[in-house]
Amino acid sequence: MKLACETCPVRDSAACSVLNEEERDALAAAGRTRILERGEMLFAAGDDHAACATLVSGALKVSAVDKDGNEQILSLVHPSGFVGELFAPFAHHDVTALTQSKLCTFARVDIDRAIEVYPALARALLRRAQEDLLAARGLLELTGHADAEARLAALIHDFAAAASTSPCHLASHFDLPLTRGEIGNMLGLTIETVSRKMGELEDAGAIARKGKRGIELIDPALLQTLSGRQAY
Amino acid sequence: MKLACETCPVRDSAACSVLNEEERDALAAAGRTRILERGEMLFAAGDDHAACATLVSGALKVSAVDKDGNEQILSLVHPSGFVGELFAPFAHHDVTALTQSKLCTFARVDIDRAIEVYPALARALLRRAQEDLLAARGLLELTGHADAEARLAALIHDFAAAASTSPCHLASHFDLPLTRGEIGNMLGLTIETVSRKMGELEDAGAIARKGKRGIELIDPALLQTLSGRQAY
DNA sequence: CGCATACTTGACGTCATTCAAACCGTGTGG
DNA sequence: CCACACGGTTTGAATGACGTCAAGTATGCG
Repeated sequence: MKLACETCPVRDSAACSVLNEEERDALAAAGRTRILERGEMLFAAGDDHAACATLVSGALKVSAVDKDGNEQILSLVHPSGFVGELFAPFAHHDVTALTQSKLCTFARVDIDRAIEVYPALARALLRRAQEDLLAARGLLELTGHADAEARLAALIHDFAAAASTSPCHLASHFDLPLTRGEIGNMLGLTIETVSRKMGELEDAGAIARKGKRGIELIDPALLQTLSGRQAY
Repeated sequence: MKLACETCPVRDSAACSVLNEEERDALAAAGRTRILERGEMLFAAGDDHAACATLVSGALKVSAVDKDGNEQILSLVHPSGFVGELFAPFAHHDVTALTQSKLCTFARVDIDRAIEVYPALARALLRRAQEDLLAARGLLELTGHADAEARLAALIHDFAAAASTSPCHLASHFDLPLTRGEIGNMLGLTIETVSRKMGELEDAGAIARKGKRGIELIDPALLQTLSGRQAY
């Protein structure tokens, strides 16, 4: 399948946006678009020729599975995000679609060559890697000391921010991109605890549940307080 | 203070090792060496003109402090490691010396310019960022589902690996680089739990405590088993 | 309609935290 | 030299938050 950068929804925000049109088309010639349905994996831990990809639309999770078969979600990837380990000999984690997702995939050698030819691309990927690092550390902070309620409140707050179109405003209605089990795997909690605390957040008047996945933000300030993070 | 790259112990492993001698000297002209004593901070969260640095010797911690004043250690930095956020407008975390440490510091604008002039440097920093990301995610895996004993066993195992000279062998005698409190802050445990589990690991015959900081590895395989990680 | 999947709710057990006190090595001053 | 204070550590007992086990309730799909 050929790439259609001209109509790409993330052409101004993805890593490739730092390239000029000519450079971008050259890179695009090496890439392929790919659609993943929910649950389909881009690659699994241990794959030795894993591709790299920019997410065009949808959402991905990066996760590890421990020896008892418990999944641990390490990161969520939103459109314009980049996944793939450029230097490791094999993939360390699984990457799976959370919803139907459109990706722009590249063989690693092609990305490797591209960052040598286009220094700006290396810089853009460096920036993204540092942002991913910050996100991972944010999750560490969250799961480190906070109790279950604060973890859940913070996660819902983040989802509300991610679901919003404007960067400094929260969406008041949105769907959780994760199942209860996935939320639990991400926050180090069980499915039951997530469900219970969700109920408590609703009783407290911070949110309202609309069906299984839907959330309505009733009191964003309260949610922020319960999350234990500073209000601005 | 002038840099003496010729005698630098990490000149072959740090990010700057990808530069040729001439390039390296040019970069060195912009840098300054700095010594930090234990407890001294390189920069604090919120600093808006934080430097970047390569660690030459010693050890650093990267940590965040939540609103109740609890510290959370997010990462440890070993010699040849690089710290500093190149793109964020201000530092998100504290960076503090764990032992007397020697650093090679650079103003951010100088690093910024260097990665434009020397693409190989951008590539090297990208590689390091991805490794840091992997380390952060490893810590997430550890603190996500494992119980206190497994977390501690895994951390001690990692320290034994880091203290060893050869990469695939464990040191049998070494000192913990962290206090009990710092270990707790890193693993999301209290000081008392760390102390108790340390005693249990000793009773189980996995390790022996030699004074406050010293550890002797009695049964590395047992330690590995208790950590819940696969044996190779 | 019936089964599957996800979610909710309750009762109970367990592990880590909390609070409290004692311990140890080190440095300081009388 | 000893008394003392101090930081880091160890240990004990009681509490509580989350996990486990087990039903029970939607929601959706063949």
